[in-house]
Amino acid sequence: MATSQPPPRRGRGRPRTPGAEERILGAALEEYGEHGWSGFTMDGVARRAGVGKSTVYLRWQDKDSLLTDAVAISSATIGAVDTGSLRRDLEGLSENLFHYLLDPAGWASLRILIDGAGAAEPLGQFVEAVTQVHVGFVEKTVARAVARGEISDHHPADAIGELVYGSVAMQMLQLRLAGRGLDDAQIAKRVDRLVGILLGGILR
Amino acid sequence: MATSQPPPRRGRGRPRTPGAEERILGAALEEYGEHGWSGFTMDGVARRAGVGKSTVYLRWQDKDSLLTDAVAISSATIGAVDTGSLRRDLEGLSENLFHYLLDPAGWASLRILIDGAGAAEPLGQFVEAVTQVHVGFVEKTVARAVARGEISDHHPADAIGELVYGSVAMQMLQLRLAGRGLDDAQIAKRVDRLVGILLGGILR
Amino acid sequence: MATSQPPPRRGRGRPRTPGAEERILGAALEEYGEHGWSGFTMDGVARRAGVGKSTVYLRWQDKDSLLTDAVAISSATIGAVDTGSLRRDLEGLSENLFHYLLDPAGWASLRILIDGAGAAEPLGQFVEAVTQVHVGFVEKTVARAVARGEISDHHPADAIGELVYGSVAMQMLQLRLAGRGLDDAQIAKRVDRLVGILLGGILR
Amino acid sequence: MATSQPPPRRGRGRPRTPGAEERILGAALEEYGEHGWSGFTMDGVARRAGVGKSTVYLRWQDKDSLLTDAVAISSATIGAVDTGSLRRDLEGLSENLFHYLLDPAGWASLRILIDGAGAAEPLGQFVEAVTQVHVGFVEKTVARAVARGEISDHHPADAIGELVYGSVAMQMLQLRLAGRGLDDAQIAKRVDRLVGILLGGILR
DNA sequence: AATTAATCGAGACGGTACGTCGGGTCTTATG
DNA sequence: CATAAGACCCGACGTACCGTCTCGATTAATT
Repeated sequence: MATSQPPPRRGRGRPRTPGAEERILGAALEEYGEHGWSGFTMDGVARRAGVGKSTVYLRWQDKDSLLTDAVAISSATIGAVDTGSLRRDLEGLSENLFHYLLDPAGWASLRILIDGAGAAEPLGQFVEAVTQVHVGFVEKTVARAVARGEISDHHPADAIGELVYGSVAMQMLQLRLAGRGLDDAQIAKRVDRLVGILLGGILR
Repeated sequence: MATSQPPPRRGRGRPRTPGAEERILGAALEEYGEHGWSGFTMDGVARRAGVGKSTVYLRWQDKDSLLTDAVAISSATIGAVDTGSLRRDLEGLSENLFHYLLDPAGWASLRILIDGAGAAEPLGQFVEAVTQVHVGFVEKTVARAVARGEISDHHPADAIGELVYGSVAMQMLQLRLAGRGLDDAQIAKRVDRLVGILLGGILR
Repeated sequence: MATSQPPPRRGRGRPRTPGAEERILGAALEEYGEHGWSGFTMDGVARRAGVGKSTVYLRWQDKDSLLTDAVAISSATIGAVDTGSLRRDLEGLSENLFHYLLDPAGWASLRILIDGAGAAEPLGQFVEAVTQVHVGFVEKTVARAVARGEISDHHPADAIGELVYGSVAMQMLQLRLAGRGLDDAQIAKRVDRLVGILLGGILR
Repeated sequence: MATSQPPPRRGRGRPRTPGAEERILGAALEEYGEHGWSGFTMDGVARRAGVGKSTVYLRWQDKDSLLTDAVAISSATIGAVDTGSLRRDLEGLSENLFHYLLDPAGWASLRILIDGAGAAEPLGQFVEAVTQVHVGFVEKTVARAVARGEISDHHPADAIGELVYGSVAMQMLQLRLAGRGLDDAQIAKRVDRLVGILLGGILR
C-alpha cells in the first residue's frame, strides 16, 4: 500500500517521531485540497506539518510518492457492499463511489492514476493499492450474482466495473468542471439511472 | 475553443505572424509527447517552434493555457459519426474514442481536464471547448435514434455519453497503467462488448 | 556634436516631422531625470514623446546614442568666460561648472563619459563633443593669462583644467550622494576656496 | 561596508558555505573586467563562481548590490601613506590613486558611485564604504602636516582631497577615453606636476 | 490626378537577462 | 541515529526591454 520507505530499523539512535507520518500525510491532503496540484509544495507540507523537509524525504522519495500515499490511505473508505441483490450491490457501490470522488482526496487519487498512466514508467505499487481494490469489489459482486443465477456469466466483471466507475467518474468530472456538488438525493437519482441502464442490459 | 488571448485587434501595428499559432501548438504537443508533463518547458516549446518566448506569452497567459489549447485542438479529431444505425454510431464513436485516448495528446487532454477539475477556480472556456463538443456528438446520435424509433426518449443522452466515455477512459487507464496498447482487432472486440451491454438496456 | 544619423535627404517622400527630434530629446532627458539610468527605457521615451519606436531608431542607432545626444545638447550651457583676469575667469568657469553638474542632464553627461571610458571600444565623437569643448575653454583662458603675464607658461593648461573640473565633479559627487544641493552663496564660497588654492598653493 | 544582506543568523540549519562570498565577489569582478557593464550577468557570475543563482541572491538583493560590494572591497587596496612629509604623502596618495583607477575594478568603483549619485534614492552604506575611507586618508595626512607646521589650517582637508582625487580621476577619464594607459614613469611625472601645483599654486 | 517614396504610430517579433520559486540534496546543531 | 532548520545547485517560471520588423496611413515631390 505504502510507497513510503521501509525504515531500516535497528534500534540505535533517536527513534522516528511517532506522530510524524500521520501529520505529514494529513498536511499533504490539506495542502492539496486548498491549493490544488500546482501550489502543492513540499516546503508547504513540511511547514504545515511542523516538520523539516528532510523528515519528509526520509520517508518518501519524492513529491509524487507522498501525494500518492496520502491519497491511497483515504481510498479505504469505499468499502465492500454485500446486500444479497445485484441491483442493490451496484447501487451501494456507485453511491460509495460518488462520495469518494466528491472528496478532494478521492478525486486526487483519480488524478494521480491518470497522471501516472501518462508517464514513461508505470507507478507500480499504486496500481495494486487502488485499482485492484476496486476491481476486486466488482468481481466479487458479479461472482455472487452469477452464483445466485441473477445474470449469466457472459458479461465479464471487468466490463461492468469499467462502466460503473467510468460513468461515475465522468459525471463527477463534469460537475467539478462546472463547480457544482451533489446532495444525497441527487446522488440517489443518478445512481438509479446508471444502474437501471446497466441492468437492463445484463439481466438474462 | 481557445483559451488563447483574444487579441485587442484594431488593425494597427504589425499583424501577428500567421503560422505562429499553429507552429507553437504543434511544438507543444510534440514536446509533451516526448518529455511528458514534467519536462514540458515553455522555453523548449518556443525553441522548437522557432519563436521567442514573448511570442508565446503574447498568445497564452501561461503554461497551462498553452497545453490546454494544444490539446483542445486535437480533440476535434474525434469527429461525429452518422451511419443511420444507433449501434453502428455508438461503435464508431467508441472506436474513435479509443484511438483518441491511445494518442498521447488525447490522453493529455483527459489529464488536463481531470487536473483542472481539481483546481480552485474552474477552467471555464475549456469545458465548452472539449466537453461540450463530445457531449454534442452523443446528443445528436441519440436524437437521431429516437427519431428513427430505435429507442424511447426515456434514457437521456447524458447518461449514455457518460457510460461510453467513462468506460473507454477506464479501459485505457488500466491499459496504460499496465503499459499495454491495443491493436485494431482488440479495439473492435472491446467496442462490441461495450455497445452490446449498453444496447441491451436501452433498446425498446 | 550629434551622434544622430545624418538623414539621407533627397527631397522625395514624406519629410521628417519637424518637432520630433526635440520632443524625443526632451523626453529622454525627462525620463532619465525621473527614473535614472536603469528605468530609462526606449519604449518609455517613445511613449512620452508621443512617437513610435521606429521614429526614434530612425534617428539614433541605439539607446546610448540617444542619451548621449540628449545630454550633449545641454552641454553648450557652460559657455566661455573672458573677464580680463585669470582669477575671475576661473571663478566664472567653476561657477558655470557647478551649475552644469547640478542639472540632471549635466550630471548625466559625466556619467556617460565615465561609462564610455570603461567600455571596450571608445565612444569616439562624444569625446570630441564634450571633452574638447571644455578643454578648449581652459586652454584659451590660460593662454590669455600667460599673454597678460599673470602666470608663467610652466603650468600646462591641461593640468589646470583637470584640477578645476575634477574638484568640482568630486564635490558634486559627494553632495549628490548625500542627497544635497547648493544655493548660489554656497557655490560662491566653494568657488572662492577652489580658485584660492589653485592660484596660491597651500604651503604657508 | 557590505550591501550584502545581514544573515538572520541563529546557528540553526546548514551554515552558509564559507568560501562562497569571496568566490562570488571575485567572479563578479572578473566578469565585469572581461565584459564590461552590459555583458555583466548574474547567471554568468554564478556559473563562474560555481554556485547557484539562489546562493547569490541569498546574499545580495540584486545585481547592483553585488557589483557595488565587489567594488567596495577592492577599494581597500589604496591604503594610507605616512612618510613624515606632506609632499611625499600626497605623492604617495596620488600614485596609489592612479594605480587604483587604472585597474578595471577601481574604475568600476568610480562608475558605480557616479551612477548611484544620479539615482533617485541614495546608495547609503556605499558612501560610507568608499568615499569616507578615502576622505579619511586625506584628513589624517593634512592633520599631520598642520601639526608639523608645514601648512596653516586655513585650507580644509576636504578641498585638498577633492583636488587630488578629482584631478587624478579626470586624467584617467581622458586617458581611458583615448584608449591609453600609463607606465610608472608617466605616473611619476603626472604626480609631480599635480602635487607641485597644489603645494605652490600657479601664480608666478 | 496619379504615382512614387519616405516617414509616421503601432505593436508583434526573436532574443536575453532579470529576479523568484520549487525540487531534491546536503550540512550543521540539537535531541 | 533522527530531527528541524535552512543553505545549496539546478533549472523553469513569467516579465521586461532591446533593437528589428511589418503593417496601414500620411505627406510631399515627381510624373
